[in-house]
Amino acid sequence: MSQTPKKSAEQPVPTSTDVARLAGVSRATVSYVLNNTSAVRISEPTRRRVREAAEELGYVPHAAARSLRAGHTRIVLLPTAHIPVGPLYGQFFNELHWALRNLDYTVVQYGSLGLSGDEAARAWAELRPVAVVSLGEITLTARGVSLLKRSGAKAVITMGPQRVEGAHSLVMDQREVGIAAARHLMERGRRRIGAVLPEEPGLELFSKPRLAGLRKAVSGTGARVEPLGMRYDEESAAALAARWRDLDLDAVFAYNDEYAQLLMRALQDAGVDVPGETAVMGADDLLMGKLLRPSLSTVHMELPPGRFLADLVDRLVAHPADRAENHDLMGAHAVPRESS
Amino acid sequence: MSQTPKKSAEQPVPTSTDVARLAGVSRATVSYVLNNTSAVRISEPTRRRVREAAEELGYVPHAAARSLRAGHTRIVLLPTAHIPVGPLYGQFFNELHWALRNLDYTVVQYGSLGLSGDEAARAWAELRPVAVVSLGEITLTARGVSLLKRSGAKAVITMGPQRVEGAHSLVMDQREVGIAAARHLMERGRRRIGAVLPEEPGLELFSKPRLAGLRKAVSGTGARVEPLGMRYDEESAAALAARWRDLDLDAVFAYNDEYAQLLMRALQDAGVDVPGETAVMGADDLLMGKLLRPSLSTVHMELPPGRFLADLVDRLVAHPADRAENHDLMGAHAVPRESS
DNA sequence: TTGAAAGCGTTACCAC
DNA sequence: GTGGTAACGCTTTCAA
Repeated sequence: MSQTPKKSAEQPVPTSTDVARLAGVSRATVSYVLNNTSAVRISEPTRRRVREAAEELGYVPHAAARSLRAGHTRIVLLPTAHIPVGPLYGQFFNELHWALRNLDYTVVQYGSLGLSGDEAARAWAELRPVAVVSLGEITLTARGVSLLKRSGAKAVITMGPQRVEGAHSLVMDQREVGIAAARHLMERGRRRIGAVLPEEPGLELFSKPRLAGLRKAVSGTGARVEPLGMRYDEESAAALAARWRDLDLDAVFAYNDEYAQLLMRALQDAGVDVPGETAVMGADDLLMGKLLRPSLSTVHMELPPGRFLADLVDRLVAHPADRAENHDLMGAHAVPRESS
Repeated sequence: MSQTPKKSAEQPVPTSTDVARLAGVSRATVSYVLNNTSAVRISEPTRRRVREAAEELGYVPHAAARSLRAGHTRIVLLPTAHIPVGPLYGQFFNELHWALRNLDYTVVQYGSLGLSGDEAARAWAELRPVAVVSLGEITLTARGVSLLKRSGAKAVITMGPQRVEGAHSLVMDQREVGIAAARHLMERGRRRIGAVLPEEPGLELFSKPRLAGLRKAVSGTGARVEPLGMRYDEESAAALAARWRDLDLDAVFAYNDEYAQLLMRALQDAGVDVPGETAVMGADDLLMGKLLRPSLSTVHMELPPGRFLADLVDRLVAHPADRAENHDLMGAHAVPRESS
């Protein structure tokens, strides 16, 4: 067997030097032309030669080299342990992504699996992002924020259940969801409230505060809250429904509308009357909930428009705040429908 | 008013030079210690001094500088006009993201709004990704692929309705979905099939081939297909349902399960019997569909596990293929339930 | 109008 | 064992 000859000769990536050589000018001139530097006048014939050479070679500037020289990037880092699957967050993410792109930022979604807190912050800092928008799946500490800022981040924004020192925190307390749900159910006279906790990993950051909210709202009222594990599949829902009567509950808050729909169906199939025997309540106010019979009571939660967040990033990048501000931005309110 | 004094003195980001100075060693030594370079023996006291200095300064290596020096990145670029909102793709994205992270790649989601084809490819190439996985929202051309490869991409993978020359194409022909739906409906004796087309922008890449599949399957059978615009909201669905009898249809393929659910409810509310008068069929096989009454017939579509795609990327990066392979990887089959 | 050269932060080769 | 030095690709100041 003959050796395979080096196929594509591992052709090197064309650089501005190559363009300069082909166009018969210096690298500086190439840079001027390609960046339309206004401070310098270059003759039209030269411009054309440079552009043609770049085109011919398929030259594309090297972002890393550029930002190394510039001393800063336009990277906005969005850490995501996982993209929350719900349509609510999906939409929010899309909006934010789009809005940042429109402001000419490069959005980097950095999956930080397994990394916790400060480790993650270190990993992010390597990219020298000009801003970090953490959606609360990773718990950022004051140390982490400080590390990021020292490595050049002008804006560190957190959206999560608690403020983080040094960061611009948008406090979105998921407990409010639980509180709104519990209040609504109690107003309807329910006193024995089940709380569905998803058994899928990664949802605790939402489910636990929601449970805490329930507990807080019922404390001292004599009502009680009963945590109930459930997976998002029919078997798990059916198993829970099968032992429903033993649980002796007259209401259930099902974490979100999707779990609520699943459980409500399982309850109905098991002969439990909704809402007569048990009230069911979801959260997130998905369109779906209106379509069910009985229609699903839920908790509506206002997320800021992605556009708002993108503008905030842009403002902070332009004028890094002396002191981080904090906003509480979650209004959660019950949306009563037929299931409760 | 007095001028605000320079607050934080714009403290510069610490570099390996700073670490070296503080530890009293050379930059080379710092690099050796921090990267655990095995080819070189460094005394334990020196190592400790270096590490402590790095810790104290909050030093974090600069990824851009590193990759500039290394001549390559570990960036896998995922172009996304928008993240498709459906849970199907959401899950796929998450899996892929996670799997790539596990293989030590940096995942960059690059939103390419407005940019079309080659422009987008150019923008992506600036980041010098080692691989690009395009999910078919942006139409990549042979030129674009070539540009990416010339700028160092070892793997260019497309998942979409058609092969792309030079790229490793996973052909996922959405027409199969329409074909499976039409066949199923015709087997059930339906001949006058409505086809819901979402009016939301950005879904054409899926909806049009699905429609084309319907048309292909009915051609020559005497059955007919009627395109119907609809938005994903109750008003739009109600409006469509209100003129349903005028349309004289005995079946409808509703683009996906979410639109199907919405339309089915509207039809029921308008007094149209499902499936007696009109059969309803969705696509994507969401859990939701099983919970509805009548349960929703759908088209199940196999997406490759994110893990599979990540491994493919890794393999191609290690051994760039001489010739791009193409796979057809979509099996779509009808899942009959009560609504048809 | 164009070119030479310095410097961004890193790593790897080669002396000491 | 450790340290100097060159090089990665780019922009920009300064000089011609």
